[in-house]
Amino acid sequence: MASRQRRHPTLDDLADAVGVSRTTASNAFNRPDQLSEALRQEILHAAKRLGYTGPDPVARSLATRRVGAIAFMLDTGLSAAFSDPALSITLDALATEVDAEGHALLLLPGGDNGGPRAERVLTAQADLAVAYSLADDAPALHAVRDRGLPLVVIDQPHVPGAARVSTDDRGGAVAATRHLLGLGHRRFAVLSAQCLSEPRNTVLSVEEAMRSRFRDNRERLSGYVDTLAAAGIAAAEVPVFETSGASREQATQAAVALLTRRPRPTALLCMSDELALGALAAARLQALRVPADLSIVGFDDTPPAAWSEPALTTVRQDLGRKGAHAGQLALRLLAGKRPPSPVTLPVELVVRASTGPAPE
Amino acid sequence: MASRQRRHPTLDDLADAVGVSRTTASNAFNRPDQLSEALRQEILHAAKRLGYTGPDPVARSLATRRVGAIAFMLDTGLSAAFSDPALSITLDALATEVDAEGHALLLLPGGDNGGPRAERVLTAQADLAVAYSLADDAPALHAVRDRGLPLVVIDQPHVPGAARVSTDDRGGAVAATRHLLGLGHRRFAVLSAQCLSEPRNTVLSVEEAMRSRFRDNRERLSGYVDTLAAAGIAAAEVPVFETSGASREQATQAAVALLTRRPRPTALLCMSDELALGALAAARLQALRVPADLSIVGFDDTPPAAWSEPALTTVRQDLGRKGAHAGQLALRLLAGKRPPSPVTLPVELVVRASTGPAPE
DNA sequence: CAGCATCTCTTAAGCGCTTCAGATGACGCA
DNA sequence: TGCGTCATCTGAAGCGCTTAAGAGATGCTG
Repeated sequence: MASRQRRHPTLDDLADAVGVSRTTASNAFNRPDQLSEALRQEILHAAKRLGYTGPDPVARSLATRRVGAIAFMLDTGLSAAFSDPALSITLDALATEVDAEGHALLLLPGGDNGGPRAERVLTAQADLAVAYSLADDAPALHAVRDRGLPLVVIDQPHVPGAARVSTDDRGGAVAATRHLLGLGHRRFAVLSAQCLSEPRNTVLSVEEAMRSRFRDNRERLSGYVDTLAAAGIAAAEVPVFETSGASREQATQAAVALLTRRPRPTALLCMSDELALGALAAARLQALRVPADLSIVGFDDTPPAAWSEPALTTVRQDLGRKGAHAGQLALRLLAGKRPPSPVTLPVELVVRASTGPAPE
Repeated sequence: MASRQRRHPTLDDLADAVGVSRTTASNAFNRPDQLSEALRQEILHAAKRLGYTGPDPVARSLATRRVGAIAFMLDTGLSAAFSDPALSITLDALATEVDAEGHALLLLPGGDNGGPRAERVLTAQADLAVAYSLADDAPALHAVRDRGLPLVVIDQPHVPGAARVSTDDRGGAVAATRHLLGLGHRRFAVLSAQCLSEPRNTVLSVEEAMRSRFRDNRERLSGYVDTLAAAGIAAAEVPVFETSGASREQATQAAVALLTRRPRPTALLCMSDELALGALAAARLQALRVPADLSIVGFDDTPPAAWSEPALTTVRQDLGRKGAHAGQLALRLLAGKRPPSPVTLPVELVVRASTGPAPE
């Protein structure tokens, strides 16, 4: 009792100090209706006096079988992930939704398997997992299933038993492509973030690119390519550049490579706004005027898309709604309900200043 | 035993199935040297067969008194927080550092008290807390102390018993100001993110602004103001605009307000790159040429600072190093060591294209 | 062959809490 | 007076795991 660094008091210490049972002390914190208000106050005061800050979270979790945290699984490291505002917005909306019910967010960054390591998932203290655009074959997804954790997937293929929300990626890609076709463009190129296991950082054939490990990637690409095909532009004529990573600098490099090909494309279909903004920088480097010489379309409509010079034509998705919906799905699963049928959120083409009539 | 949804097997189930003690089963996972390899393999196989995915994280934590997670406390919501790349970079570096030792990150977003709610902190399952630029008086900080959680603070005042890393905010502000003075500027204005409890979204006197709840804010401001004073420019002549929030749009609005004052400032000292980039947009709106009519200096040197047109003169701080250092401090505290003496990381002025000689 | 170290596995005591199933007594009502 | 009710509090059985201490068995040393 005389040790300087006294161990933190426990519920038993508190109960003893007040002279009640542990149950009663516990109830003072968790079930105020189970004891008289006077006694409760006495216990609470004693707690303050002893420096007892409430039930130990871990012990409480063991007893209640609830942690109060949701694991959020990413396919990349944090820096890469958060450099895309699309994630921030989605995550914020999700967090806001679940925070109201007392759930925090446990971040599980990805390694090089298209998601967090399985072991990370198996030892994560969480009641539920959310997968955000992981690779289809990410080991983390198996780990979640093995552990029997409820799962919400965002922008991913269906996983049995999981709740799902996704975006009309294909529809957005189709709209973007039609817009450019309508402006008279015939020479297209596609800019994609890394989508194969091994980064290639080079031009892929459409066929190769369709083996992407990411569903949203495949959906967007097929939207582009099929629409072009319907307009008589063969897939073989459409270079798809896969950057290594998804950062703006990498996109700039990639776009430079695309823009120095001959014949030079007049329209760039970019799978995200970040990639498109990188392409915009590449156009500047190449002294190409946008949209006079080159049209660029992004995807997502994140805030920077509107700030750029020229402002970006892009496919808007309601990221806040997506995150909020995912949050609601999470809460539903946590309440023991069955996953509702998957939802696909609509998109909308936003025409700004980065697209114009094809040159000549 | 016939229930369809069988409860997850426990270590006891596994031990029984193999016919060993629970200890031995536990050792198969945690201390391979404590049992023969043959038996270990038998146990591991049985585990796979039973669908036992390893020790329950919560129970394990209760027994070991370790959670394997670090609580990261922010002063704002996730969206606002991550819209500043400075945080992403710092957080990524921190995560990388602690991830190697098996620690995940538990995100505790802020409310309106300059940090997360105390109750969130008290119930968070974490071994340690990291405070990132919280308000000095954030209740979360008291909660951390009450709980007896080790603490690492980033860019905050000293907290007894906590480890600390911060930036030479004042030095950076001094360098930025000297640079502009050297270019002949005499009419200055300062752009600050929200720093008082109640957002004012208006011009503050320097005296008011020095009551900011955020240390980095005060340090930067004093660096600006003192340097100007030394050059004979009184604080009273320097408007300080406090935006409501820290987003680029809010910065743009604020900068417009500053730029429509008469006499118009020729130099804008911005407390972050995001604010500076917002100011750049404001200059465009006002048809002011940068740097011919107006010079703008940012702070942090995040990637977008180099992308902007014109590229931003700014104060570089090594955010990756800051995050990594914070991570190392965290690991040190977790290892039971005492916090080393606080570290202040250096900054460096990076002159790009957004600053030039004062007009006339 | 006694003595001792080593390897392998077990026993049992926690970790700090929640919660079901009572126990106790006061009170109202017939 | 007897009995059901209600409010209040307690006992005890977990939640699933780790780990110090120790028990046998085996092999080695002198």
